Amino acid sequence: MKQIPTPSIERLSVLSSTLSRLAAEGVEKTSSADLEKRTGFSACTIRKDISALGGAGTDTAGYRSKQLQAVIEKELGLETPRNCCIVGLGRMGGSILSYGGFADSGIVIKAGFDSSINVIELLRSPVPLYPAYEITEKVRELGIELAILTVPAEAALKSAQRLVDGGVRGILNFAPINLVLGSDVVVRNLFVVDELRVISALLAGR
Amino acid sequence: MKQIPTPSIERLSVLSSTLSRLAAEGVEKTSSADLEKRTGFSACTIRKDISALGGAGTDTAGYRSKQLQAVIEKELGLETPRNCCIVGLGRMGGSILSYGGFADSGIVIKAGFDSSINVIELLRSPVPLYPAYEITEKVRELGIELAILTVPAEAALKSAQRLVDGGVRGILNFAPINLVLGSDVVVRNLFVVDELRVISALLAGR
DNA sequence: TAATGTGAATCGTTTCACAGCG
DNA sequence: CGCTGTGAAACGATTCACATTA
Repeated sequence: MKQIPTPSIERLSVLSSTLSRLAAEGVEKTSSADLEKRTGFSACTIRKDISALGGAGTDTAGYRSKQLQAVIEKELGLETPRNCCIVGLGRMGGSILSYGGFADSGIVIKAGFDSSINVIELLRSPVPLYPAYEITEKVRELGIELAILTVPAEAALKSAQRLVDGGVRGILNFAPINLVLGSDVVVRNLFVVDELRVISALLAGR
Repeated sequence: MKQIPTPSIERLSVLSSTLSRLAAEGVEKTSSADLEKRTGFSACTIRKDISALGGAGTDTAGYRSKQLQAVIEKELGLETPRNCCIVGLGRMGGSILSYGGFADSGIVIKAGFDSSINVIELLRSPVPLYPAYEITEKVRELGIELAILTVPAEAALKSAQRLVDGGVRGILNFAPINLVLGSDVVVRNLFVVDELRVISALLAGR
């Protein structure tokens, strides 16, 4: 398989979500120009991204939303669902746990973990919850490949290590600390404060 | 002022947070190699970023953490605090509202907004809460420049418009929809599901 | 010696411009 | 004719390699 560059993958992922919404609204056809308006990516870049997937099935009057979405998901390997867990069930973790937006996303939340037995027993959850010391075991048992880390900074590295030991290969990290793990683990950081500071700096630079 | 490229700003923002943590731990000196270990950015890129700030004060035995942090914050315009608000006080918004990590960040949470009067009256909050229809007015009154959007997708565009009308110039958007606003407004999207899908795609491409 | 700072080269992405095709 | 797909050009960022400095 040809390697798709990361920025392209990021855009295609957004495009796929956009197309999914379009399809839900009954919009059957779209074009690179239309998608530019909706996503902010330039039409040119969009065409490049799509064509890089290797002849994305299209006709000459634009793209058919549903079909294009299918092609993107196939090429990005998003067709096969991946199991995911949430580590750290404070307010942030809890809010993601009860979030309804995972339907049809290819991401399946399978379990939650927290170091507090209290939390595990009291929290209402659509999926089973386990104590943190069982992370490695349960992750392996349930075939979980992805994790969302919403623990305090001090606990992040240890939790991450347990996850990786259990076979997790991708982590979405909210804890404000850069996880230094093996290069075979994909980590993406969502630091809310840092993001705000980036916006602030962008504003300062006009 | 020389324009600092966006990727560089993103890294510098992370570096600044890292340095702040180092300073708190009492580590007074560091180096590009040390920062590489801590952040994952290459030492070379780190030096380039720092030197691009225009002769960042250093001596030949590395950087002094505190001083380097000060230089970065100054150059990124992070010294003057910016006022921020949170729109949408569901679980996600609420968790950010009660998050303690904004201290010394240069980001000051000034207000919260929600369309439900119930939420506004019942939620315990360290800052005043207002109904959504007062967004434009209050934002202007309080001199708020930044906003965190944690409303449902349907409400996102309307909320964003109200914010911009009140003078907000930067938005951190959690609602899974691409906000198309004027080009003078900086928008950064944090789509949790999309991020997981990106990780999934990166894993699929080995 | 051990570190930064920086021109030069490399690498990768985005944009341009147009051929091709229904 | 409108829109995609794509080679080529332009741009921007990262890495390299080394001069420099205490």
